[in-house]
Amino acid sequence: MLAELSFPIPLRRTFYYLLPEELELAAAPGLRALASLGKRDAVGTILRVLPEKDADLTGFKELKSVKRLLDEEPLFPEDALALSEWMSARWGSPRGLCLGAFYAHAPETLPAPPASAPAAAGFPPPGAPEIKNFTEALASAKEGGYLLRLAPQERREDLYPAVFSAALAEEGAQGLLLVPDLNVIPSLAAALETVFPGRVGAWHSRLTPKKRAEAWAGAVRGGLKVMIATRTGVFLPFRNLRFALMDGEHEEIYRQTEAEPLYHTREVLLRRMKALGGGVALASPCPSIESWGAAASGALRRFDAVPPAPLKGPGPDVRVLDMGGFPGEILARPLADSLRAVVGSGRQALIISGRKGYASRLFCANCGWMVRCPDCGPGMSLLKGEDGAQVLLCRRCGKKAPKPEVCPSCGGKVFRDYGAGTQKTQEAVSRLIPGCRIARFDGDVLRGSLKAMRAALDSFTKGEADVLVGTRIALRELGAPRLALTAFLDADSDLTGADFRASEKAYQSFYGAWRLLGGSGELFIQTREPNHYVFSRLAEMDYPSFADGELASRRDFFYPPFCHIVKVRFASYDRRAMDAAAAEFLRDLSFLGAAGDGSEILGPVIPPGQEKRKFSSEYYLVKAASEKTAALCLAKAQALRPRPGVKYFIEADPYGFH
DNA sequence: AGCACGCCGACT
DNA sequence: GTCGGCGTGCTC
Repeated sequence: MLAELSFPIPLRRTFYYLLPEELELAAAPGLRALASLGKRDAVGTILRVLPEKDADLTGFKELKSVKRLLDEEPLFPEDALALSEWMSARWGSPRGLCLGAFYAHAPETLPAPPASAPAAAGFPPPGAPEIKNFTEALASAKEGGYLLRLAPQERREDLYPAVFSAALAEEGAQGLLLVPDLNVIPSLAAALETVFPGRVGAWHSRLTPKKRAEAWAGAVRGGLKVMIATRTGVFLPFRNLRFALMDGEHEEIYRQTEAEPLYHTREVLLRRMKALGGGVALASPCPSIESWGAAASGALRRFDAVPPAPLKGPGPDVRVLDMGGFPGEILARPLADSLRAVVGSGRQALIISGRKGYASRLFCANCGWMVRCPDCGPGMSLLKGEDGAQVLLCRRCGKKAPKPEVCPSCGGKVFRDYGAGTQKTQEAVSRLIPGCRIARFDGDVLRGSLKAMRAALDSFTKGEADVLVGTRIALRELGAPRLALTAFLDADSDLTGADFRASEKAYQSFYGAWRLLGGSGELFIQTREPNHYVFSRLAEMDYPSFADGELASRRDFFYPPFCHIVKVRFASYDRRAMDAAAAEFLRDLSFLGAAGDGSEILGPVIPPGQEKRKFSSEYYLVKAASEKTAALCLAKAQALRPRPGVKYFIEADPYGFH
């Protein structure tokens, strides 16, 4: 007999090994096996056990043998094999890497079960009345998906213990709480400890090896009742996982895009909990349009944890400022006046500017010539050093250049900059309010030492600064300060993106900023497009109306969740070779038109600014009517035969079309 | 991803 | 003369 093994390596193929007679009975799909791979030993997972005659072994002299099995039982009763196969087809990463995500932290031998019996659960806290119907639904129906819309000021520390105690009443049942950010784990763990003392685990990327092994063992042995985890926790093995909750489900951090395997935590979780026959809740004050659509179609049951009556009192003011009326101003007059008043009365403000650095572009005041990166083309940003010296930086390739003395086009000596980065904004606030204490928080601070970053945030939280100037990442990292004013200086940079998700993301960040104000205060949004529909529902902060409208427009324009997008980009120095590759791609996908289900191909889209360059690049967007069709298109694109000098970039569910 | 092979530059 | 850089190729 043979075993077909999958290894966690970036190869789109599996390997056949001989099964020694003494292992034939024990071998089964889903068990890990040790075998020699190349010049080394590697642990793979058995996909199939099959007789030799069923394998295509043409071209092989001799097969190697499986050395030994590591498991007696599969680690994943819900069938990690099927899940990883789906993942691979859905996002295109090699099957072995997808399966590897499930097994990544498994030790060679499983840990022994805990010596002592687990402690009994404490008394569940009473649930808030608004979510009583949700916890009741959880307690009666163990299966199915829920969309839980949280109140803007919802205290997760009060809500989640009630939810988990309702969902995990059964003896031995385990729960998973996925969170977007490891900083929120400690307070949630403390809250859940009151319900499940000594049986709450934590899982994230910065665990020490020992803690990691303990948490892993607690999940797989059933000693832990609830695991609080960042996104990789979706792959943890559990003895009896019955319920999972995904906090802040709209957050983009749940999308894995940097390294393979690529996946979206939300989709993997939904699929996994369905395979397990367990319950799953997606929670957010401003759910993703994908989840909103799933609730609208009945795939998820929606519960609103918001009080039936709207917020009492006026709530925070939302003021959309038309910057057409304040040309050249960084801070429009109404914002400047409010900011002065806020700082003058000892309260705090948060200013979100579009970019870090000083200014996003530098122009010749005389002829309009713009400084571009000599190496790669895009306009360069302006930075100011500690000493006030000005430097130009290319955001794409990182090239630095001195500020030019004269314009190479017309010889003019006067330059004008455009776009307020955090540094320029800081100067503007400082000029507006002399003596104002300003803290800055942008990507540079975030990328610096963890200590410096915490210090920057803490100084603001403790009131040592009056104003925090930052980019959008400041919004996410800031805990819960008591702000009196929040302002977006350039909302247009969020809205003019080619991404169909731009409105959704913009609304979510406005909503997040509004939540930081608590019950009162002012939210300013500066824009040149005050009539954009994103702003129309902003004054009431009525997320359901916005989401309904957004969903309808996604349906009209055939965007997710009504279609699945696959992006295929071609790049080459050889224009004709690239055209040939694209032609072959279109021919391979010609079946789409015949399907008659509305699937379509957009493109070729040629990124602007490359006309003069030797290098060519273009991309196509496939909008497939179903997940299955999208997977087929993805597979066809990946199967394109390689051409010398042509590069292919294939991506499922792209965000931001560039 | 490992791991080995292979062919050119600076060291004991 | 060797050590070591990373380009290329292979893994049942």
